[in-house]
Amino acid sequence: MNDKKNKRISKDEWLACALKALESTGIDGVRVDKLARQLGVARSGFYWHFKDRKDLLTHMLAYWAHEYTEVVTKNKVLTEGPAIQRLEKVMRTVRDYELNRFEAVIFVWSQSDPAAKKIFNHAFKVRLDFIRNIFFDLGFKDDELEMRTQLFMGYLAWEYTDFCPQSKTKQDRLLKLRLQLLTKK
Amino acid sequence: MNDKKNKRISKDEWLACALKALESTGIDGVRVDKLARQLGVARSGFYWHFKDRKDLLTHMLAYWAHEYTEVVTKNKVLTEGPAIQRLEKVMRTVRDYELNRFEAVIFVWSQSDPAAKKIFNHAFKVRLDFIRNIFFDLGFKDDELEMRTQLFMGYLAWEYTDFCPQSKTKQDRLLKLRLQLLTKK
DNA sequence: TTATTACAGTACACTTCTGTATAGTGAAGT
DNA sequence: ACTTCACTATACAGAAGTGTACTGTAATAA
Repeated sequence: MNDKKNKRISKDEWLACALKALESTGIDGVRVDKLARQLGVARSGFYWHFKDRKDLLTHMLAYWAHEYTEVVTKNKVLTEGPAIQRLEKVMRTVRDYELNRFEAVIFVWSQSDPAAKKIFNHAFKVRLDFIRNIFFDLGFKDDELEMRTQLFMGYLAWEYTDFCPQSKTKQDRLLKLRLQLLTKK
Repeated sequence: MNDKKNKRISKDEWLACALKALESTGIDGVRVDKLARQLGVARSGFYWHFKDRKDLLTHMLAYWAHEYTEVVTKNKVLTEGPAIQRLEKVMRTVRDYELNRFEAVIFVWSQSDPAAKKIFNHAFKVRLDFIRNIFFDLGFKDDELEMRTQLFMGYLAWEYTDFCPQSKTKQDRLLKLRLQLLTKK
């Protein structure tokens, strides 16, 4: 059952397992011994890859911050072309790649960990600026620009919680409608 | 300094302290011995009021679920009058009473605790229905009704994170603009 | 073939937190 | 004055998690 013989766990596997735990149980569910049990090995290997638990947390934060910029900046569609298409693409990309699946847990985490807070705030600011630029290109200014940016970001951040489960096709229709409303003059 | 003599802590004080801890550190930061230290007493009194830690968590959940319905259903302005005024009042009430300050922590908590999940999902459904009714009264139907309800709820839930700190007067202008956009035909 | 790398296991000491037991105390009611 | 109430403190046993030390081993490189 457990394939006890000579199982070897790489650093990335430890990290991936930790991220999974983060997503489903929050930062306090990320425990070295629990990860080890899930992976079916003893904890000793963990300390080969990471100095201590805190070191793992740092890596998780780095992964999260990087994943976002990676996907967003490497996607030409998100930085070129008509603003309205960029906005739609952002909505779809975030949903397809589940880029916001760590949003709530990392926010909560950041409430009690200054290191997490710093990374989280910075990432959020980058995203906010990114979105604001799109709305700017759409011709919005001042308060109107700010309001649309915040409404969009707020919704996007919360959407992943899947607070309204619905079919793919309906999700699609709603996304289109949302896009229309948010860009309506 | 610590007023060591005969400090007495009521059940409500334990609960209030726990809720404060929940808000700032998440559910795993809510520890009996930490609360006791904060209150300046030993833990023993805690077990006089609560059977165990789980019992406390149940009470916290109940408090949260009740707080919302209390404030919302007792406020006539939120259930009577023109729909657009009700919507604005909801926005202001949530902000003024910080009704969403537990949103993220309880969501994360609910990911790993079925009891929390049940309460959270139910409360969210009630709120969703409440808001949907307002948008219905504003004349929206079908997909349009759903989209506006979800956009509103999503934004509202995330707003408390204060992701864009700004002055009261600006907040007010943005709120008005948001109201306009969300109710625009 | 041997040495090194990249892990794995087991064992131990320590910290944090939980729940229970037992005994004490100031205030309030009778 | 006495009892009861609503707590309090202290002490203990145990669980869960952390980090360290030491030893073992399969695969790869030389």
